[in-house]
Amino acid sequence: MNYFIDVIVPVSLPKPFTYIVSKEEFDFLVIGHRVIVPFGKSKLYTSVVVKKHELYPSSYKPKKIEFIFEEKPLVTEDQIKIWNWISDYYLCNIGDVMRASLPSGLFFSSETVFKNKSVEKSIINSFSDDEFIIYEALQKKELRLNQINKILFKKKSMPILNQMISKGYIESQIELINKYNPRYVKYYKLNDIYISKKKSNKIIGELSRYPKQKNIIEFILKSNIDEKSWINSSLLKKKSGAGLSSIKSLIGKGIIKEKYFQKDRVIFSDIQKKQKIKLSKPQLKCLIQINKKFRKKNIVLLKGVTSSGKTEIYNELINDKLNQKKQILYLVPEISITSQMIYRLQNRFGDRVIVYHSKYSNNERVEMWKLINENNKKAQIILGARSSILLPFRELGLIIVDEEHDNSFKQFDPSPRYNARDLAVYMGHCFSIKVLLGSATPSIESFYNTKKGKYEYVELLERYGGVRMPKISCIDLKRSYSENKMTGFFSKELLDEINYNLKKNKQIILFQNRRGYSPILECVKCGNIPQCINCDVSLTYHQYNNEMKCHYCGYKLVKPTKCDSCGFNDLNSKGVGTQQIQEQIQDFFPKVSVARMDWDTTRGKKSFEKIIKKFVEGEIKILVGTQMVTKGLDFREVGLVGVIKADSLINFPDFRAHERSFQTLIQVAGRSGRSNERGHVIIQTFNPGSVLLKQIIDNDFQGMYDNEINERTKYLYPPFNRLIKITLKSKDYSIVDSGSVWMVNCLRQYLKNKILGPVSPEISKIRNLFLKQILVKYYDTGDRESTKKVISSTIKSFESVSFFRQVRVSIDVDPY
DNA sequence: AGCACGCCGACT
DNA sequence: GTCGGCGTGCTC
Repeated sequence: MNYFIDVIVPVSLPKPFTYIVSKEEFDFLVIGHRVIVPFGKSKLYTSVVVKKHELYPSSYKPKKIEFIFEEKPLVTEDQIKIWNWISDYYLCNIGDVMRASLPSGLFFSSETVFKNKSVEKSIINSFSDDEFIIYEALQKKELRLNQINKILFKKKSMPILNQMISKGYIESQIELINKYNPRYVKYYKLNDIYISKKKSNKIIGELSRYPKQKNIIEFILKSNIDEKSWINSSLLKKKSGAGLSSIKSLIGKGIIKEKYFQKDRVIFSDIQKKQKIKLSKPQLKCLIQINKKFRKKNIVLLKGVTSSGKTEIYNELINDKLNQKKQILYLVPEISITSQMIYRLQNRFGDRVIVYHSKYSNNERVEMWKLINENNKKAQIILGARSSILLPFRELGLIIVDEEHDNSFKQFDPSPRYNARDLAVYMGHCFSIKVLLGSATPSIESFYNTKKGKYEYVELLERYGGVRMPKISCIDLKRSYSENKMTGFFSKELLDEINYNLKKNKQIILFQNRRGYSPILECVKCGNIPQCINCDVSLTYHQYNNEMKCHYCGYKLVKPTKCDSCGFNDLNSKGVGTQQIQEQIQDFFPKVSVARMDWDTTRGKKSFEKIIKKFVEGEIKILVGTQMVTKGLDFREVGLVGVIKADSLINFPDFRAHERSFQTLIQVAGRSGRSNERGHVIIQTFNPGSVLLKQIIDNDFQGMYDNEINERTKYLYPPFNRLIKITLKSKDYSIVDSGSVWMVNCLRQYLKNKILGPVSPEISKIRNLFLKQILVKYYDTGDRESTKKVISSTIKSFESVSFFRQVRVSIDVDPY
């Protein structure tokens, strides 16, 4: 009888691979075990077991596995199911899904090293030059291939090395490199023989000449109630004021001993207040409703106006699940700007909360993975961004998706291009996990799903503490300009209101949408705008370092003094960036502290927190920012929100532009008037009469929804249809061009009018690669499987056409 | 994706 | 001849 396992390797390949195992291995292994396998000519890979069977493969001879990594599986069976679903639904390779899920610290990489063998003198004399150089170098130490390449000044040393191996002069060996380094911490303890009172007093006496060493021993004796306990080295140094040298000499004398213990890096909160906030009546009612609806369906959408206190309701739900010993996943769009939320959650649940996100170090993520995999009590509530949906939950009972409409739940660039919110919904259905989608401005899709009865629906219409919704007014920029009432980017009304709020000691947020309004340089004479040399975009101007920069590839240039095309020396900066707004407002109010928050200025992990903290504490009076000031921040003292120009947001050429504008503007408006007084929002626009703006002023979600549903029915957009975006990239324009035409023709044979394109996208070249896009629109019911099958097989045959070999194809299912 | 193999042009 | 470029095909 033969035994086999199917494993997935972390390589972008479409299917699992089969290996042969012994009976013992077969009996031991379960799905989810980590196994090291040989793969290809000279590589070892970390793989995950996905299937056990006894079917001998017919077309190849399976290899044996190298070894089994650990006793318990690292991945859950549910995860394997999810991985398979992702790879089917998002049309990507399962190896990519595996790579996205596991922190890279859990992969081993292998390297081939070469070692010398002993060879007789006479043979060494017969070596060729290269052989001799290699042999000599290997005498000193073993070497890797690229090191040998360097020594020989060659690009290919493999043929020579292979010859030498076959002749028995040297040997090669595959070495595994572990990427996860456990952290070890030093501890000290009194040697056992000195533990009795008599002996220890004697030692202190003997050490009287060494006051520092004496201090150490006294400290140990004082704190060591239990003789088994070890004392942390940094604690010892701090408390006894001793240096390493004194400790070392005590070890030398055999009085104390040292030992290393493995300690995780995961930082648990030491906040232990377990503070409980009493729910208001509307909140309580809402909570009861949610629980009632959860009995009917696993998915519930909670629409709660901004500042209605959704977080407190979440916390109650979390608490319930915690009492049932279940794990809870709390998904948020962008972890770096949610320090407030982390704090609140830890305030209530202390060390049972951990924060997971891809910017943590490898080692930290490995440790968190393990804690979650063993369903450790200390990591039962996981607060995280998109990728935390892929963690190895053992007892997941509740997923909260906060700001459900936010598009950062969708992964763009490296495949798998999954949406964490949709994945949460799938998991809810599949494993009977309760999923709460929360938002003040739900996505059209989710709201539609409540109407269709796919999700249950709960509303929270009152702001916490009965604070009124902010008053929103529009300023007609056209009129303001023609009546000469503009000062820079600011209308008289906005400036007056800023003044008024500053006098009342209220804070102000100024919002400017980034898209299409980054500052650029334009020649006054010929209108030439400097372009990126690698991409089809204008360079944006950064005043703080006087540079022109491309936002797509990072290409940069010192600001030119003359126009590139006509030589005229007057370049005018155009477009409104947050920076210009900040400068202008600072000019108007020189004594007021103004800060800016956008993706450019806030690179570091901590810089958000700093700005937010300063703003919360009132040190900053005016905050200028892009989208990120809209994202769920809770500021108490904001009296005014100003939107510098709403038009670029609303007129964006995309079917979701209206939905997104509504969401963004309502969210930013929601930052104002969160404490007792009613806030004010001023939106400057060239088109104040538009239906959408009226809906925003009235916070008329239903109206916006009805309009959008109408439009989307007419033009067959989601939620009535599904979209798949196929992008082709190549260095050679004519090849992508003909390739895209080929692919469209091929797709049309089966999918006819479902295929749109090919078109060159708005930005047609990025990093010297030309782009072409094809859009597939299909009805979800019944069409899904067959459409996706056609797309997969078309791309497969496209990739086998040698003329198109250099074209990269990427598929984005449900693009944003 | 990586990586080896193999065919072909450039150059000692 | 030999080196290295790049196109091709495979990985259990």
